[in-house]
Amino acid sequence: MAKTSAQKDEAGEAAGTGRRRESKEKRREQLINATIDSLARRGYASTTLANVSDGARLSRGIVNFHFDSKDNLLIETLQFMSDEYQANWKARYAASDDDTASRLAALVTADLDRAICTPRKVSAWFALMAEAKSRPAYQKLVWERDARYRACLTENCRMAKEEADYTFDPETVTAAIYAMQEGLWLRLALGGREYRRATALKTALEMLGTVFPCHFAPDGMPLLEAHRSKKGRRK
Amino acid sequence: MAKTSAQKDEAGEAAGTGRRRESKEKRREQLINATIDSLARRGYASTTLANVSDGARLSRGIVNFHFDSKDNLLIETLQFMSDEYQANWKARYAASDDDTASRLAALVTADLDRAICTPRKVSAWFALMAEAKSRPAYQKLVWERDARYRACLTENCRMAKEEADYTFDPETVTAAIYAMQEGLWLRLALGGREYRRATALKTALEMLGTVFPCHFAPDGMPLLEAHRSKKGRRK
DNA sequence: ACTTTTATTGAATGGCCATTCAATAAGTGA
DNA sequence: TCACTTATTGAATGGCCATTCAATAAAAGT
Repeated sequence: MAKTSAQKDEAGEAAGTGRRRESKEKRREQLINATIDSLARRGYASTTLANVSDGARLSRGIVNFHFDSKDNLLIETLQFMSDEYQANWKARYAASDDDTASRLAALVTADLDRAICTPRKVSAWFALMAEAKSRPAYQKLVWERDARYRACLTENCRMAKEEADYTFDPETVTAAIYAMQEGLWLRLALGGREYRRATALKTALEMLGTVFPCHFAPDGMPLLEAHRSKKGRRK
Repeated sequence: MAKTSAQKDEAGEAAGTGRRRESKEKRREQLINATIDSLARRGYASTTLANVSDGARLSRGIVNFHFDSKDNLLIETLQFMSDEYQANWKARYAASDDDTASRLAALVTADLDRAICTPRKVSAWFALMAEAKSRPAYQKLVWERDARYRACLTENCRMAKEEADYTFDPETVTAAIYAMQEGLWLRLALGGREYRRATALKTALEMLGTVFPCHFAPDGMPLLEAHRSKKGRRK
């Protein structure tokens, strides 16, 4: 992507080179942010390059200089949001207690985290996602993002099942939880004032408690392994 | 909308008039169907009036004659799908057994019914829904459709709670179930081959069984009132 | 200071698309 | 058959928008 000559790479980061490249990255991010703004405010169909460059307070030709085409700008915007999403849940997952209940809670709360679950970002995400069916490049990015998160979720559902002799099918439960998460996002994206992030989080945690009764207290707090009893299991 | 003179209305349905008006309605539905096709295949942004008229095998100017504007065509398409959706679940709800478990099952299965839950229709629905945030007319239709269904769902969650002394909050449970349904739709809309309607239905029913353990057998079949026991309740 | 590379601008271009409209066909009632 | 209404066509219009590009500014290297 960065086509600055190969010499620079082997010569390391000279001061000047470094400054130029940093500036270049800043511009790109600035433009991506303006794109997210426009997608969230105006929707996909009404987002124009003029909107984006105006939003970034730059001139008309700027996007084609940094991203070659509008199409490419949108793909890189999707990539940007996908990366940010993944970095967020992986960090929270890594930081969670060494315990299945905590890990499940971490995955679910990560999805509804302040950092990524803003009306602005969620709206922009769905604006692009809705076009994914007819755009292979989008579809691939959306699909891969989902697959990584879901794989981790399934893994922990399996683990929970072993720990507490639940009789559910881990794949089905994963599908249900993940569908709920996406549905909650969708509702936030639609943006009636009635639905807020905190409410969605409460809903999601309550559902976790219902599905994994041996792993969570009624209020949605994870139960540490020591305090669990297998009698609570259902089905 | 139909601006055919007022005389005809008071004169009743003369043979000729009737035939003309029926033809007019047929055209409109034909064009709406072509619109749904295009939305599902190409997405919102790439759906043009030329696509629609070609899809209906009619000429370029035809949409503006029957719908005045592209904007109006899309609104009426959304309305059409919204009406169809509502008619479907209301019919199934009315036909269900006089029993809370059956009613809940009817609501959930209606959403994933063959008749309305086709990849084509679900994709078109989300294509329009994604633009709803920036289009008040869309937002209103989507919101109203949701509100009617959810009100009915909440009503039955409350009823179930009373019948079996569940301790959950009916509003929260409604939000969770409904979010899951929308998430399952979204997944069908994205259209990877891996997700099918039947799988989604299984997921949804299994979740019903988990949330309302006194009302459903482990396999998702509704339990008749006579066979329920309150001991099964959780939390 | 001077050359070269890189970044930015904004006007010009060309294509696509919704909408209009004059012409025409088809159907209706006398 | 003849007026008259309604439906349909397809070419013409005008606007919007992505993309290009020549000119210019800024920065880096020498």
